[in-house]
Amino acid sequence: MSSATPLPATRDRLVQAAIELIANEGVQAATVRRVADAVGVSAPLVLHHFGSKEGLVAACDERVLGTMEGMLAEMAAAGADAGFQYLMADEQAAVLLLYVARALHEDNATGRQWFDRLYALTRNGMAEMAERGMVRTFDDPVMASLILLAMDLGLVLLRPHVERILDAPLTDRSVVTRWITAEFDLLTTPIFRPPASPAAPAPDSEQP
Amino acid sequence: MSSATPLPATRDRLVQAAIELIANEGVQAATVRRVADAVGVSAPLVLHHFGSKEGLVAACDERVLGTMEGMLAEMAAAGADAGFQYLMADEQAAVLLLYVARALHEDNATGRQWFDRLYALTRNGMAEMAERGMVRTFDDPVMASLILLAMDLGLVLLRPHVERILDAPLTDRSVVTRWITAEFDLLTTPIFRPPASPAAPAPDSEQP
DNA sequence: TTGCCGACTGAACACGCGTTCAGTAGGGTG
DNA sequence: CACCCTACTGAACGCGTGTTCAGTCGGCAA
Repeated sequence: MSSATPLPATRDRLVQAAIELIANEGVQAATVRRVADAVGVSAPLVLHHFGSKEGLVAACDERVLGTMEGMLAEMAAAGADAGFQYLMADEQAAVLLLYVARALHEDNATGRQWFDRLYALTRNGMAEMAERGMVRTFDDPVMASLILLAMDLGLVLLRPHVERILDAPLTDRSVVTRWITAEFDLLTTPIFRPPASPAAPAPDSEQP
Repeated sequence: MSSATPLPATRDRLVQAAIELIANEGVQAATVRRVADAVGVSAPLVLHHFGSKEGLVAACDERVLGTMEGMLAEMAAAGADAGFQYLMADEQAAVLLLYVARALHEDNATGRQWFDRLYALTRNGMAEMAERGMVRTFDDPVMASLILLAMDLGLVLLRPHVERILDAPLTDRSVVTRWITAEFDLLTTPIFRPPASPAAPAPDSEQP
């Protein structure tokens, strides 16, 4: 009964269109008129529903937060490491992640809230996994968590360039698999060789 | 005709002011009038010198590219790993790095050029170090390089949030030291405990 | 002198932005 | 019926943007 169809569909579609626009082009580019056009209504109607553009963005934030909340909980319940790659594999969640990435770059209240949330998730997640003996501990857990978080978020923030190098969408299942594998590999096998190695067999097996 | 006579100082100061504004607030916020005001001249003078705002930004790009070129070469000559932390420690270079970070996020030609350059630097750097036996090789060197690049660039892209967590500027010498140390630690000592059974794949077991 | 040219400015233009306002249509309720 | 509330629209306002235009000032050459 709760989620039947009581809401006027227009307001809902406006939020959805705004989220998509913001995720792909940023808040600045998501003008009131463009959002209205995407749904096929007039610009003042958007203000009628949300009071102002700020209200529209706030509604989008709330929607994204609420939707992603369940996904994060689900992800945490599934255990394993807390990488965002699982989210990128989901087409719907990918839009939300790109939305959050935009918010992170623009230094507004929402971005700050999101980052603090993600940071706490990483920091506490690492601590918890360390307790269970799954990962080691760190001398500087704060900086380590920041770097680990940046490692995952970085690829999302740099998405256009990463996709250009890989020649494939970051949300592709195959790309996500490569991502997970390479990251796990990086964090499992040290990349720096001990400097005082007597004879290092260096078979350059890299592919051109 | 030659540049023996010093350029009219105004043009030079306009570029410098624009770079600073763009680095800190982005191209959009770097209004022609704001740039002009920062130097103490009128807005049309900016257009007189650069033709258009696009020309102004192009001049800034060129300046940043040229200045940073030497720094990268210097850094490469100094050897060691190619982390951006060394750049962040330099006050003047930090502005340039923030400028590049802005360009990377806005998906324009300059950003693409910059990312390709930084990616090649990372990729080739890793390959070269692998040849010298300093680092190991990777099954997926492309993805590994992307992740390593994102790890460094991520902190710069997320600068406001990182600084909020650390409660210190990212360019602080002490922060840079922590950054270098933690990153080296992450890449030297594996964080995941080796799985009990040999040849255990990633926790995610999904086959298309 | 006269003429020219580059640095420089105040006023103003066209455009897109978020926003406001007056007004219309339609459905429920007294 | 009249009344009100909600969804919705076209026209327009104020503002900031990049840009244009006519014109001033000062140094240099003929």
